[in-house]
Order: sequence, then structure tokens, then C-alpha cells
Amino acid sequence: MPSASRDVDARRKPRQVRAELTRDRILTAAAHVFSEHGYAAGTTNRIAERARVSIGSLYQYFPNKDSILAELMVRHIDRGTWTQADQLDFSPGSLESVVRALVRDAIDNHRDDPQLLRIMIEEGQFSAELRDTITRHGEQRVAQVRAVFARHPDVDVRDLDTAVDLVVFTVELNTHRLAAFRQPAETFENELVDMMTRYLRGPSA
Amino acid sequence: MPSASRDVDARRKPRQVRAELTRDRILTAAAHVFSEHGYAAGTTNRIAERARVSIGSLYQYFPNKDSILAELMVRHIDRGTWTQADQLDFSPGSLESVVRALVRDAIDNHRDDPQLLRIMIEEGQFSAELRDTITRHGEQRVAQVRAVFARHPDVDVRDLDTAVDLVVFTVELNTHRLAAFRQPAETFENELVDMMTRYLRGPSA
DNA sequence: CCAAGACCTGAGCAAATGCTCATAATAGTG
DNA sequence: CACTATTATGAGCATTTGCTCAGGTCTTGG
Repeated sequence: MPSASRDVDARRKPRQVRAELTRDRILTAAAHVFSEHGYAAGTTNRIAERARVSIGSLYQYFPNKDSILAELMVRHIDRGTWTQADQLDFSPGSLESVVRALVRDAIDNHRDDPQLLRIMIEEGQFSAELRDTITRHGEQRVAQVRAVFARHPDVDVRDLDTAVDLVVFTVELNTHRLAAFRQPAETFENELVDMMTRYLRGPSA
Repeated sequence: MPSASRDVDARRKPRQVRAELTRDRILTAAAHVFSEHGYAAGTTNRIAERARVSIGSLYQYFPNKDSILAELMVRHIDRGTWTQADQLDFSPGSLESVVRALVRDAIDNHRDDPQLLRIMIEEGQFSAELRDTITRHGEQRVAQVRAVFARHPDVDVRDLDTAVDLVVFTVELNTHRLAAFRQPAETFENELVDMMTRYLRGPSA
């Protein structure tokens, strides 16, 4: 465990363009290396090598290995952009288009690097603050989806909370595996949309 | 890289009961350690310590770290027992019970240690043969489910192959996360079954 | 053009890890 | 009991890893 840090991040803040470039090169390289080798086997030396930067430079911008993954996570969260409820169609019969928007969001959000995202989620040892931020983001997302489904007239499920959990998880998890599907992405999207729509519409008595 | 191995596994084969016990203790400990720390951070010394066995003993039964995870994978595959098609109900209206059987199978199969299974699947560096075995198993499973759906009168999907892929994946992936659900396992099972059943039944025109 | 700060370098340290091997303890057999 | 095959031990080696630091190179403001 590290001694009580006198500063959250005592590392140098870039003041010249070339420094910004170096920092970016390191992060880009780290994304690739973590994605290919996993977190533990993605060594800092490998990252530096791939970024064509000396190991010393790497440690001028990041206090330790964990902080690199943390920064990648922060960037991913900042970039995340979800369709807002006021852009959705709440008229009867439109449930499919609403679900499609959710699925598209998920696909877009994972397009950059699904492998890296998995590593960040499953292997990341983040600070309490960052973990809170991530948790809060997830909860907000679930709450938003819940609100959408609650408002939509076609949704008919036993328990809304459970259904939202299941839908969000299923969409997310399947999207992680998108690359593994043999079929084209369009087919995948259509089937996933169908699956969720039929589930949400409830028993077709 | 290891020199061309003159034997697949030159390690001693247990001849006394106490040796069998030691081997089992090592495997059990390995399952716990990998499950808790992941593969890379699950060190052989930690495994030996947890098994209350010296590191030397560990290497008397396993030629290297990889082979321990491989053995755990083999054991998991050997234990895997899926409901056979001839035990299913193919009468009209029974689709739900068929799907339920599939879901139960998945849940049973992951009950031992979902975390470990994830690690084996995502971090395992297995030999070509073992990888083939795993792939073949997966394909057999998909083929079996495909055959079941093909025979069942209630199944109505655009493309059977895609649907089977999606259903198998979705059931598997959600089961991985079973522990993360706030609801009881029964609720989870019911909702998942509903989701898959409604999807497979096709458009409720 | 020149100093001072900003940035970069990479040899190498301390710790950790996979694994070996010489030796000791134990079990089976007569 | 004695003798051998089997099993268990753990110090420690070679390598890898995260990371530091003493000293270099480049940029920029005056």
C-alpha cells in the first residue's frame, strides 16, 4: 500500500504541446496493450515501448500503472453519450424504435474497443472515488432506462426493476460479444431489438 | 518457450492415496486463488500456501502454472451435464418448459464458481488440443440447442442459426452475472425464461 | 543567442514470480 | 526391521516487473 499521498497526483502537468502529444501517445499505446495482453500482462515497459517513449517519460505523467487504466476509464466515461428520453418516440407501437435506440447507444459506446472495456470493468483496481463515479453512472443509466420504460404505453412486465436490470445487462453483455458473432452487425442489432421488444411487450395473450 | 517436450506431461502420476489427496488439495486451492485474484495474480506460491503444500510438491504434479488451469478446465468440462433432447417436452405450448430446462442447465453448470469459469474462458492460455476440445464442446452444445428448436413446433424465428447463437449467448452471459442480481435466483430464472420464450415464439401477430 | 525551465532518456534497483533441485520424510514390501 | 520407491520440502536461481533518478536534450521568453 502506498504511503499517505501528499498530493493526489504529484506528476507533472503538460505545459508544452509536445508533452500533450507524449501523454496521448502513452494512453493510446496503453489502450492497445491492455486490450491485447490484459491488465496484469500489459506491462508499463511494453506500453512505453509501443508508445515509442522511454519508461521514464511514462512515469512523468502517471504516478503508477493503475492510474493509466484509471485515466482510460475516465476518458471512456466522459465520452459516453446516450440518447435522451426527450428524443424518443412514446406513441403506441413505437416500442421497437425506443429499444433500437438503446441498442444503438450500447453498440456505439463499445465500438472503440470492447476488449479494453471488459478489462477496465473486470480487472480495474480503481480508487474509491472513481469506483463511485462508475457506480453512479451505471445507476443513472438504469434509472433513465427505467423512466423511459415506465412512461411507454406498450411496456407490460411483471416487475419493472427486474426487467430493466435484465434488459440493460443483456444488451450490454451481448454488445461486448458483438465481434464474436458470425452474422453482420445489422442482423445482430435487429435480433437483439426483437428479443428485448417482445420481452417488454409482455405476454401476447 | 519450452523445449520440445519429450512427454506430454513428464510429471509423476500419483501412486499412493496421499499423493491423490495432495493433487486434489492443490487443484481446490488453485480454483479458489484464481477465482479471487485472477490468473496472472494467482501465483503458484499462493496456491501452494493455500493448499498447505510446499511449492515443490505443486511442481511434482503440474509441469507449470498453465497446466493447473488447464486441468481445472478439463474437470469442468467433464462435469458438465446438459439435459438431453429426449427428456424434453415437444408438445405445442411447452416451449417455456424447454427453455426453462436450458436455463436451469446453464445455472447448474455455473453454480460451482462463476468467477473461476470467467477466468478460464477469458484468460486461459490453453494448448491447441484443449482449445479444440473446448470449441468442439461449444459447437456441440449450440448444435444440440439448434436441433431442439428446429424440432419444436412453437419456435418461429427469421433465422434459426442467429437465434440459437443469441439465445445460448444470452443465457450464458446472464448466468455469469447471476450473483450480481439483486433479485432472488428464482425471479432471475423466470424472467430470463420469459425473455427467451417470447423471443423464440416470434411476432405475436 | 542564451539561460532556465520543461521534457525526455534508459540503466538499473527492489520486489515478486515461475520454477528447480538437493535433501528429507514417509509408505509399502519382504 | 530394513530397503526401496514414492512423496514432500523449501532455499534460492533466473527472469520479469513496477518504478526511480541522475543526467541529458529541446523550447521558449527575454
